[in-house]
Amino acid sequence: MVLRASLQKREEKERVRHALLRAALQLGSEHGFSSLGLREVSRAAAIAPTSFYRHFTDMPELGLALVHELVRPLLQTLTSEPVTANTPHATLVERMFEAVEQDAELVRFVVAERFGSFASLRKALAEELERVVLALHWADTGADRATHAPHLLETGMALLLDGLGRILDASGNDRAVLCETLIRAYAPLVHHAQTEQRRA
Amino acid sequence: MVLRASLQKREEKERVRHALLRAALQLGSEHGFSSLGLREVSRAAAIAPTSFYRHFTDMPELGLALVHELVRPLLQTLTSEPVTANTPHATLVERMFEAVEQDAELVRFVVAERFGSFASLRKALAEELERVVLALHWADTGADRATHAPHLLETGMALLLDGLGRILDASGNDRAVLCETLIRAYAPLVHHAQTEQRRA
DNA sequence: TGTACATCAGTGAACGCGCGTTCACTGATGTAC
DNA sequence: TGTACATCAGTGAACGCGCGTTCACTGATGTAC
Repeated sequence: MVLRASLQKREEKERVRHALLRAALQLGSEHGFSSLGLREVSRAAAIAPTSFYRHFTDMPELGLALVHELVRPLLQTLTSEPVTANTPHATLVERMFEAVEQDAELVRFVVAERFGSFASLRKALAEELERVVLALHWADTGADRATHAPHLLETGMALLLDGLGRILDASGNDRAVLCETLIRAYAPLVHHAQTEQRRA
Repeated sequence: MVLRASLQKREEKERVRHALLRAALQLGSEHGFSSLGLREVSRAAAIAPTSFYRHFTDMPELGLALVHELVRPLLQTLTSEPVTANTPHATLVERMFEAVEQDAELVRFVVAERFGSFASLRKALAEELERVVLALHWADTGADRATHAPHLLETGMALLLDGLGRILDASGNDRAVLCETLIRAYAPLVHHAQTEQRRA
């Protein structure tokens, strides 16, 4: 006997699962993902603590789901449409800063947990960020997919994430200033990249 | 009546305080500072939980003490002796990587909590790192102490911390590779700085 | 169509445990005179 | 020198609380025939 949940059932489960993820994100942005408890998150998602186990075995597993189901889509939007040809990285920076406006909690999660306390989360986030760097590399150069991304792009990503961390603690006008500052910090990198390409 | 503890007494108290700080650092590097408990740290420092209050009012206060009493001295060693004139930043990077060898737990604390969950810790660490950047700027240019540090140096610091975060999860040979990679990532920055200075 | 059964998200009670904090106390060591 | 008192780091017992986890259960909804 093969039983399958109806679409309605599956959607309802998905809704609760999503509520748990968002609750963890919100609470985590306040006092850190590693200090979150299963009961605390369940309470915020308006389900009984015991219902948590219908979705995740424990909080670390929920953390990985956050990376794969929320962080990955966010990062994919950065490279989904080709960036403007003449100022590709400035555009990238601006997009990321827009992401802060739209979903600061998610961005804080990425920035905080990248060097946070859970090794599994650090690894998962590093992989997702590496995807972005590789996608940018292919877009820039049309390089073969087996090619390693150049250090320059990884440097750019490090700068970007650092900038995001800074603006999360800033507000209003300061954010715009930090955005411009970051784009200017990119300048030597872009210049260097062009020089290298001219040589090749 | 003015009572003062003897030197011996004060040294003993300082010894226990230091044990608490080191215990927090060790445990925090395993599963995150924000998840640390007063009892857990006291246990690791071999004192009764109630004795904790003789040294700190709570864990956040201990965190600030970590920044001021352990992180600050570490960072000061980076700029205490003038860096080699011709390759100042490569030397800086190498020094920081040596710090990882000597006290990885302390470096992880800096890297993790810089964008971690405690706003007070983020602020305190940002201030300490800004000190380093300013000190480097003065050393480089002999600039007036009122001068703001250039974005280029802040960019360099962002790269450095990102690199440190990466090598903390690497081991052995990978570390040396990452160190070289980072020094190469510095190249465009240094080149850009020289160009700017030539202009001025 | 009706009936018997399977699935499965959500639940409330209950458990043992470690937590942060309070309290009154000890004992070593300092000061006053 | 002796005596009375102050200071203060460290302590063990006790508290109430929230935690993660287990368990047996409910009720809605699916499948089989």
